[in-house]
Amino acid sequence: MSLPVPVCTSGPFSWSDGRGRAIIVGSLTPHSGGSMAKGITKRSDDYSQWYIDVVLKGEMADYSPVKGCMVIRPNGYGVWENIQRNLDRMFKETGHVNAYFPMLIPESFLKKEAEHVEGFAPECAVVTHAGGKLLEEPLVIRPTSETIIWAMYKNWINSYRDLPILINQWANVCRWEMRTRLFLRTTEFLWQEGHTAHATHEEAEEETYKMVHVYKTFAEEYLAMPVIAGKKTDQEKFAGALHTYCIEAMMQDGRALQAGTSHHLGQNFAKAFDVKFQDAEKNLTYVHASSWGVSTRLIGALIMTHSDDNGLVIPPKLAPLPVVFVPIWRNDDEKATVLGRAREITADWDPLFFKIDDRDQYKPGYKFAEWEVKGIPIRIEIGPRDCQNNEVVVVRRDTSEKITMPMNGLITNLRKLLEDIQANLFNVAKHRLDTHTRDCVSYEEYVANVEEGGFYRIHWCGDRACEDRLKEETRSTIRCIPFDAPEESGVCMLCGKPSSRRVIAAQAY
RNA sequence: CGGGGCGUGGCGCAGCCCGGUAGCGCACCUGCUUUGGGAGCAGGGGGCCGCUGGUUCAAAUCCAGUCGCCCCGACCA
Repeated sequence: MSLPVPVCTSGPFSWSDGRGRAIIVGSLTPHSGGSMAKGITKRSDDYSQWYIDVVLKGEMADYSPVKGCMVIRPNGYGVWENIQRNLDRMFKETGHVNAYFPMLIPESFLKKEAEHVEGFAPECAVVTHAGGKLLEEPLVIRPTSETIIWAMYKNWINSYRDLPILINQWANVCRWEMRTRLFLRTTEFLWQEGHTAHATHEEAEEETYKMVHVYKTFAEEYLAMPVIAGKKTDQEKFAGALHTYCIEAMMQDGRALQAGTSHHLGQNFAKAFDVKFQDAEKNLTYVHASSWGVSTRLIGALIMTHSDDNGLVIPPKLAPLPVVFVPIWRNDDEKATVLGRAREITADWDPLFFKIDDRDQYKPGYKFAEWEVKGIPIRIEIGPRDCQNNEVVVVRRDTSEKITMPMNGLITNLRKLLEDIQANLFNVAKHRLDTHTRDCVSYEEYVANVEEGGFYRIHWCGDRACEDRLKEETRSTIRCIPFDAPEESGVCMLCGKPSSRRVIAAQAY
């Protein structure tokens, strides 16, 4: 798969990473000025090393002394704060409230739901000692909070008048994974988990469906990352759920990344924790549940969707710092003039919107490179010449385009430009997704191509056996059954049995 | 758990084969000159060479253990 990808100002290109995987690049070539990105592996040379380099050089995160854990640095945490702020608003606008449940969960709680314990037991960290003594009952560090939350809901729910409960929490969780990757899969990670309780199956279903669409909207509007929303296969669903909905994104190397999930838990947890309510007709019934979450993995998704060989590219809506001024001077007089004008221009601006990089110890070129690697959406160069002409040079991170703008009314033009950048990032990513999603009929064709990345729309009979075979033979999985997949009769790509709609299959992170 | 790589000033590495008491680049500090794409020169500070044991007059170097980290695969958001 090496379909051309149009970009804004430079030519389309696509290349291989030397292991046969196509690197699908929707961003820009390095601009004039030679090799900019010191110490960043090119995507074409080694995509996964590129990702690590970008995360570290962009100061998003750093490795911690404990294997599999990471420190989220201010640049990365700033993105997370923006994700939180915007998502949190969307949750509250849909009627949810925040609460906080404890991190330590009695081990016995985890065991109450059979499928749940089976799914999570292997990856739980367990506290056995505390206060210098062996604990009577070990405490599990939450891998997710369903059990502790439902143990509490039991106390809070008596009547249909107590329902629905629409609680979200922002928290850390711990899952002992075999292999970790910065942001994408770490031992401890930050996330939000919504846990709702409803009187009926239909209400819980409506909630589950609604929240996956909140995620889709958020991913597309804020992360500028197009996603495919759909339903997971039974094999891929959450441990303890009736079914799981998800959003799936495509990274620049064509691999799929699950970016958010929403589970319809049915009455499984209500039964496990004996949570019943009395309805209007005086019947005692088990409560229906949903849970849904996104994590700091979104930051990894963001990076792998937009960043380039020069470093991070952060969408304006989530950038901790949207605009940076790099003043240029040759002597103290010029320094005074240039800084004076910069401060004058920005006098009534929101201080969180911009920064004037007046550090003395670095030359402008150094600063350009630094802010570039950190993914700041807009850099403004302001020097003596600009001051004379009452203008500034504005450079956008996504295309490297330099635009001269008058000092007068600058903020208005910048806001417009930030919107353009946001839209452009989405459009480039959307085009990549569209052009690298293709119908596939024959298994031979699939096997021959799937290694190169991209999404494949295939017919699947729905049998577990075919799904297992696909995974076994191609190291790819059925990512989801898209909500918008049209009814279409066909035959299963693997076994030839009838199928009524296509599913998305791909190699995934 | 398998495969690969690596542990030497803050970071990246050389030195190890052929033992002789540690070096380079970046970063850092001081000063001067510089400043529109990662500045130059001069001077300076900083390392029980991952850990333990062994061989030896002498170990970063040889031997035996051991611990840790990263990358690639099997599980997962």
